[in-house]
Amino acid sequence: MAQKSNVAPLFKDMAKLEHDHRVACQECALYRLCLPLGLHSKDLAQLDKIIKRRQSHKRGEALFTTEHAFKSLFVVRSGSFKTTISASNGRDQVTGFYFPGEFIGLDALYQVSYQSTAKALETSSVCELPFDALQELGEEMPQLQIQLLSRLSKELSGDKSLMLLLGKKTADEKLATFLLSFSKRFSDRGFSATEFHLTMSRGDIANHLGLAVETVSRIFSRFQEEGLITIVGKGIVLRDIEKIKGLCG
Amino acid sequence: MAQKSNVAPLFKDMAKLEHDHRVACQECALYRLCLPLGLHSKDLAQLDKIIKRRQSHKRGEALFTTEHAFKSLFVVRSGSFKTTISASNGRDQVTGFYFPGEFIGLDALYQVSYQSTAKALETSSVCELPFDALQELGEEMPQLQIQLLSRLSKELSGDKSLMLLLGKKTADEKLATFLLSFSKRFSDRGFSATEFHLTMSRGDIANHLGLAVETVSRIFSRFQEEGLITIVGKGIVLRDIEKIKGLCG
DNA sequence: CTGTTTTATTGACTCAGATCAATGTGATTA
DNA sequence: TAATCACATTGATCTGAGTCAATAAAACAG
Repeated sequence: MAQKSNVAPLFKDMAKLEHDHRVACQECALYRLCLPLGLHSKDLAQLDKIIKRRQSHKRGEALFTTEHAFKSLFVVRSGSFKTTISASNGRDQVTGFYFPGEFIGLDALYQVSYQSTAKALETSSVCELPFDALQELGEEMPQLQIQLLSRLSKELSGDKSLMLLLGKKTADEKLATFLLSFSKRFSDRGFSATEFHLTMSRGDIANHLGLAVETVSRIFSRFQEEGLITIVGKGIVLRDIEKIKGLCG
Repeated sequence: MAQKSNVAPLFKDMAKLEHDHRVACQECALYRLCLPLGLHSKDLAQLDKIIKRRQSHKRGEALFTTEHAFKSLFVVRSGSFKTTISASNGRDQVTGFYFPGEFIGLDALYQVSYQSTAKALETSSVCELPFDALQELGEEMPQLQIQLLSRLSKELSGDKSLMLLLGKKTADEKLATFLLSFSKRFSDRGFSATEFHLTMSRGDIANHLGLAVETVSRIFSRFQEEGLITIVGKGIVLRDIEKIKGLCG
């Protein structure tokens, strides 16, 4: 079985996770990316108790929709998800893509129901954190509250950058920024920074960046002609990261 | 002195506040909009102790920039602010407008420095909440943590809606949505829902909505011709809220 | 495997909103 | 109270990216 170059150390662990939902936080490959970071092992054990490790979700399956009452936060364990919100007239906006160790549902805290819909982009699994239990725990574990606030704050900061992208950047800049953001996130997870799979459709990418599918297709093709990237279906290789960085604006 | 119709009860309190920065949370007109909501009076007194009530900021003055180390959150006390983030090439994006009772700086928690710049749109004042003191207090007051998380979550939710606006809406829809959002926020603060002042420039509005100034001007003019609104400089009257709602998409 | 559906690419054409340009208006200062 | 400057409006023109249309290539179901 040929090793693909994007098979970095963590990948094997994560492949394992896909088949073993029971593994405790202490042994989880995502430890350093996830909520437990900074918790004492005693506290960690407590956190571990309230976490529900959920069945995997198939491609297209919803983790939650705006119809569901808010009860839990979710952390991606393996695979990937997208979140969308809808305008009254049916148009919708892909508000984010989520990878292992990232939180979904943060925009719903203390609301009656979720404010968005989350769908699996491939066969994926999550850890479910029942929010009331998390809050109770937080009262005794300041570090947990800190982590939670920190997560929210980071997502907020990321969303502001996305506002800049959507409001001010050209199509080329949007795509370049998108590619680098993914590169960063994959590399943070132990994958290759230059070679990865886009688990979402061109339509999802286009929607997220405020572009038409055709535009995304065209620009990917042009970037390829210019030697910046190589694309084979959903697979992508960044050939000239520096030049791509230069395109971000 | 003629009474303008947008002078609602709260306005007088707020005018008073502008000249009396010392008033305690218990007596503050913003009580029901602000952080203290849901705190017991004993807790409230403690919160009150850590709050620094700051001098007013003149129009254009920065509350903080990305050069400043993150130390505090701010709550608008009177007036209004805008926040912006900048791309490397100098372009910037107005990420939000902030009114009395609203938080500024939430996207910087646990970062070394602020992630955006906040500027006063008119003579305005804030309450400063030193974050380390707030955290300490939070360890003993779960309700305070809840308020803080709730604030973050709501801002997150609002930013996702803005992503929908920036990514999917037409210029008309953007303006209509903008006007209604302001109407809602003014009315929440005891002002008229149909008659208010836009404290920011057309340029700020355009920037925030991802449009050119000229487009904003043109659409305001057209909305006026169509009898939806009346504009006199920075003053605006919503003449047909239902029709404006219909335009939001 | 084979037919069917979904997703992606590429080209031709259009248009919403940007840009450029000129003028008007209101605020600030001396 | 005139001069200056920043902001706002309106018109003319241009263009980046959307839309429409026609394949092509995957993904999927039976």
